[in-house]
Amino acid sequence: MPPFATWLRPYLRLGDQSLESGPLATRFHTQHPPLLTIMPRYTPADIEPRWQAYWEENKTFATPETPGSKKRYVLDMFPYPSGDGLHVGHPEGYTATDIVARYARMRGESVLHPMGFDAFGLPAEEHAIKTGEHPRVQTQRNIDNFTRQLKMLGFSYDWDRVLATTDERYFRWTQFIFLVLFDTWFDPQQQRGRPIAELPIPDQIRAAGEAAVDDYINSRRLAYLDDALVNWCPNLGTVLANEEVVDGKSDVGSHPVKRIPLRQWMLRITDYAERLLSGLDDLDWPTGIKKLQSDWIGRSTGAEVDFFVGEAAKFEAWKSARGKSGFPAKASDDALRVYTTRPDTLYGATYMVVSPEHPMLDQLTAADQSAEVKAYCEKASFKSDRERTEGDREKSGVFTGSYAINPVNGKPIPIWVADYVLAGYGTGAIMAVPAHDERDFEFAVQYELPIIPVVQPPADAENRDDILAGKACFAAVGNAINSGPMDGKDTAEVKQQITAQLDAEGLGNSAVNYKLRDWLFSRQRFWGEPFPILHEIDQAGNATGRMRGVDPSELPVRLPELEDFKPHGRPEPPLAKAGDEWLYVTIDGKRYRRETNTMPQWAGSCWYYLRYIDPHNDSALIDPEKEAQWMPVDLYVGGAEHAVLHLLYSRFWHKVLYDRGHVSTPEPFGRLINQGMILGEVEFTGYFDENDQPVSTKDVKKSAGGGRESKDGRKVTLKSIADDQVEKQGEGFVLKSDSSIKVESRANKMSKSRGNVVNPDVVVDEYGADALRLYEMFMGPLEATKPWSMAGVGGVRSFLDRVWRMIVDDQQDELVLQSALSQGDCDDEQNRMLHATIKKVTEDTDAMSFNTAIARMMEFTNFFTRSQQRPIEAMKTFLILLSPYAPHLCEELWKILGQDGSIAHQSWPQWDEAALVQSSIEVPVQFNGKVKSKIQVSPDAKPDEMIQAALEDAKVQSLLEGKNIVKKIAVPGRLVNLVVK
RNA sequence: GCCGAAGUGGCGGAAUUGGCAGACGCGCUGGAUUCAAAAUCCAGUUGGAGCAAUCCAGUGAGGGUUCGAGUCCCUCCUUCGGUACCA
Repeated sequence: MPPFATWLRPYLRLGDQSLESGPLATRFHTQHPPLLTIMPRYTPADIEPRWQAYWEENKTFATPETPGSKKRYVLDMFPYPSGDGLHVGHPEGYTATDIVARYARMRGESVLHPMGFDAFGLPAEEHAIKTGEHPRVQTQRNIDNFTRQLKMLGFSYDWDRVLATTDERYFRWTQFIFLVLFDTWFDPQQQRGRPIAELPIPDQIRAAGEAAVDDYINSRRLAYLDDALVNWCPNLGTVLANEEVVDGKSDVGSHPVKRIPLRQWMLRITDYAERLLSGLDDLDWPTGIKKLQSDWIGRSTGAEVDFFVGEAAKFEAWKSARGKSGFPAKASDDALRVYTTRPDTLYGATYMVVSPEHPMLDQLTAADQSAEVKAYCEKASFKSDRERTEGDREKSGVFTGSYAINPVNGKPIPIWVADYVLAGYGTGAIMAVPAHDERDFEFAVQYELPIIPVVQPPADAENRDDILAGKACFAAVGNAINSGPMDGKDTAEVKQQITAQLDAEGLGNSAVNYKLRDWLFSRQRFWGEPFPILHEIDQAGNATGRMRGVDPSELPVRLPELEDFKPHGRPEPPLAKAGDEWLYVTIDGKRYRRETNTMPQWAGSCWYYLRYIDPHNDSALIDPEKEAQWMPVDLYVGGAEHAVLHLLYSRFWHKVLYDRGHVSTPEPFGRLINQGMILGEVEFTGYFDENDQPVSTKDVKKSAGGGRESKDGRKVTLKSIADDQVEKQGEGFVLKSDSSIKVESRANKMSKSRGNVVNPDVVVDEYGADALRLYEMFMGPLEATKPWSMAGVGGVRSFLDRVWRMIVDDQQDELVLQSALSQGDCDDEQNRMLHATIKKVTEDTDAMSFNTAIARMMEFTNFFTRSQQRPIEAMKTFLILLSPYAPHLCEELWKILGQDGSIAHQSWPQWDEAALVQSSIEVPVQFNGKVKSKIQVSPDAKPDEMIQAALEDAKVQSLLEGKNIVKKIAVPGRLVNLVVK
């Protein structure tokens, strides 16, 4: 036995036994971290940094170069490195994935568990505008701070794979993927993206010359330029995606947003709508998230129908011509095309509406209505989204002066223009069926347009008579009325027959529509990826309209060095201020000007999960072999705020990369979990009037101005109340001083303005990283929204203290093991506790039910702390179970027990079913479902035996006196229930 | 308005998916230890009645299915998220 260093001696005293000669006398590696201080107390501030340094030095969590038989890719949604640092919501998901990753490693799986930073984004640029400091500088500072905080929490990331979307070696490949999008068209027949070189060019286009072919090709690319009505935000100096506009205000900063037309890069995500929708079926995602995505995609089926807009006398001729020519792919000038999901209600169409932006509006406007229509459209175009959605949304519109002919009955109906019809959906025009559509009904009532019911409501519909009289709206299904030959048939049948008839007559077609819009992909900002696109210019410096991608070998296109970052209030990007040497390029004698828009923040986050697999590759975005080994992501954890956008955009890019052969899986993320939000501490709040008199919450209502007031009209404000001034009464809480005053008890979102933000640094400082990790997991189910409680962190910390004291005798001056620790085996009861704990912790960790796993480990600790004999083998097994949750503490105790190396390399224990078996169990005896007595039976007792035992029970017998047993039920291992009278 | 999730002690939450409601933790009460406090340990802690054994009530409200319901079904209420004229 090698001699022990004197500094290790304190560890090795085990009561009276000498460890130096026993089985615990294992050697210590020199690679163990040096002990700075030997403290008998649990001191996370000492333990945690030491083990973090050890893991880093020894690359304990390095990803295996090639995964073994079982791989697990465990991914967190990477953070935006804000100047505020981590908040306690971040470590919630990160701890969950860390536990899964550590657990999987101990089960012998090959784990990829990386972290990175979504580092482009508005705040750094806003900061740059204010201070003049380059966004790169602040971003780096923030990344450093985030890195420090993440390391402080002991996450087992493979830090050699860390990336930031702002790294040139990263965004080079973001630009590369943009070039892939630019080089791809979507083949609707094959339902997949194909190289643009394979795009068939129609003969008449080819005949029109090179420029026409070029235009044609550009119009088919997945990345294309379009004059879009965009959300221009003057305050931010940028255009925003629809998704970044909330209630007509910018998502970031709540600035007003105007709609202006601008030439923008768009991504043709709508081509992938069908696959993005059907792909959801195979994903192990929360059903709620799937539903959100599918609602966002918003697939609907119905029909496109052409309404003749010429003179009524020519309708028959037009109709018969259509019967021969069939339904044209693009609507002709003499017809107004609408999209409807209810072709069955065609007989009830009493007017039509086109959106103010409809291309045929000029043609449809009669001379005498022209002024009014023009004024209306003018007004609508100046309306911001905010004004359009604000208030009670009273409908408005103007008659165009022209009529269209209803194709099923030849009747002319008026055409209106109204902004309740959206230009971007369907055909931008509708047939209005006021009897069966709420919006149309509201409009028809307002402008006194006819309402004809064509669907009969069921006999028990409450306002059936009103509906049939055209005085109420009925949007559901039923049997057709007032519909000529369709009368009496049900909705589904009428839909099918009318669509078929329209199809045969060349007047309509069944059609599918999506709410999903193409993705506005350019931003007028500095701090984003430059587009790798060159616009050809002529001698005079004017754009010719032709463009080309930067050759992939020339990537990355770096950001130019700029003097200042200020937006100038015009929708022209800051990159336009770059010097000529950046802005202008000559290739093969042609001059080009660089694209000066930058990509949105979503770009970098669309594919980062791929780069982690091969982060240092400078010749490809990912090595296909490595990609095939690690993809897809097995577990992806993040906040629900990304339920739609990030996850949809990522899936879209992934599918394009799949079509173009860069990745091997059709979907990127197999299993998704949304961690719940962490709220601030629960507070009591009550209302007070101007004189600081409390007002009961039940006497407070919303005032007209949006504030709050009391029943008798006094203005009241919400104030926080100390815990000791309230007490429980009935359902709620009241003031102790006046029990008639009800107060509210609730937890609010953490926010700077409320001052209830919890900083992880402070928590780690006071309780330690293990306590923070454990508390976040112990709070409740991962997916639930839960309030923070500092007292709860203290509770979990005292559990860790108890674990420490279960093994270490902290009553001594130097570090000594508990004298209760023994070399012997567990007794039966201890063994059952041990194996039941292994089983529960294993199953709960598998199910990510971390709170119950921790509860079980607490029970274990309570049990063994009471034991005067604590077998060391049981302690070691327990430490392995706890180590994914509280890694620093477990490493330390593992070492204190004389073990070599990192506990992270131990294999996960197996439980022994035999150890769980009890010789007899207690089961309740119920009378009519109520517990009346308890009996002891063998765990495998048959129902008959259980009933027999129950009937023999003294208490049961006494209770049975004077009663009859009607029925006897026994559930093996669970209970006996007697139905008695 | 529509969609989704959830309502269990003073609080956070458990409950082999139909089988002993309240595991575990916080808080609180009492006790031990201490000069004292902190820390620690032990006991108790859903409400009501009773000296007690015990009894009664009880999982947002009301109804239903069942031998048995926190769990399943119907109606309603509340809270939190998401969404906003998508024809």
